[in-house]
Amino acid sequence: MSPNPEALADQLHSAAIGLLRQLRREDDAIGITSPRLSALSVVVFGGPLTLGQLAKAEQVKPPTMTRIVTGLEEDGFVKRRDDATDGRLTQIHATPKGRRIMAAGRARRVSALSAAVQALDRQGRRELASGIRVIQALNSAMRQANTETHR
Amino acid sequence: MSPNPEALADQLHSAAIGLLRQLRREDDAIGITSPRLSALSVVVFGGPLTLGQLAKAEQVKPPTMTRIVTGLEEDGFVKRRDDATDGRLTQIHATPKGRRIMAAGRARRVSALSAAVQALDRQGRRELASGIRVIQALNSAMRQANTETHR
DNA sequence: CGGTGATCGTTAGCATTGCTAACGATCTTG
DNA sequence: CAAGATCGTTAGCAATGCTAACGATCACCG
Repeated sequence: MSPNPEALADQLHSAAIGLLRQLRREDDAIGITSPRLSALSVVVFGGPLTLGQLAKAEQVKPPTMTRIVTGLEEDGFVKRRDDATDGRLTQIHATPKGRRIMAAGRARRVSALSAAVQALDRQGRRELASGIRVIQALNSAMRQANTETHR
Repeated sequence: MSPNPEALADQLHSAAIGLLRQLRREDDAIGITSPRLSALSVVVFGGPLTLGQLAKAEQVKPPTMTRIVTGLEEDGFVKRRDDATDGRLTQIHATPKGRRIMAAGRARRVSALSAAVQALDRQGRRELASGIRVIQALNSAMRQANTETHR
């Protein structure tokens, strides 16, 4: 059977939904929600950046990011800092506690996946890696089509 | 570079999150939310089934499914029907309108992906297909590990 | 130099999804 | 026939997403 686009789209959708539900459980278990962990990840690895940049990186509207950052700040994972040269901007930077929980979350998630990933042979991992690459490509292609439409 | 599990987990997480955000936009555009479309899909393709079965299929608690079904029913996509032999059960079945929007949603999603999927060469599609298979395997492996833990 | 418009982040308010706890109705079993 | 189990619902909480509207700050042009 040759894989047709329609079936691939359905399967991809289901697979992504199921995967995220599993990962979300792991994230909840360490005491942080998925969107927050995702935003925190950007802050930790992407250095300090403004709320607006963070919203764009997470593909979310500014009001939503305001609340996520507020939550992260209340938990002590990030801090807001007024920009020195532009009073409108707010720089978000990670605290040591934030870096710690990122590491914990990653470890937790990895351990959740590890049994399965490590059970994969070299061939399986290569397939996963190339599948991820394809998904990323589809992803950015769709995003581009979308932004072009809305422009 | 040989792909290591940690990096694969991170990339997979990001790829899945990004993909779902794109797909959700398509679903929202046709006037139905992601969880509802997902549940509707199970009802359409899985024949009539009880609310509890549907909740399990979607890996969601019964109260959540009650509300999703209520929403679908208000929009005329499904109907509740009392079970003939067991008064506690509620059978959920799809309406013609429900089947129609499923087809529309699928078409929409496929068209969103099609530009990218169809741009893939035979090799790309094969990579995507095998990647999906691997993700599904990881998925069910994690689910199993989880339920065993909680038992 | 001053004012007008753009940009940034926030607040307020709405809908949806997810959960747990508790309940009423129905079935099953002793 | 009574006691416990099962099913779906209701009520109430927290989190995420959106749009609309606002105050503060900046940039630009006359």
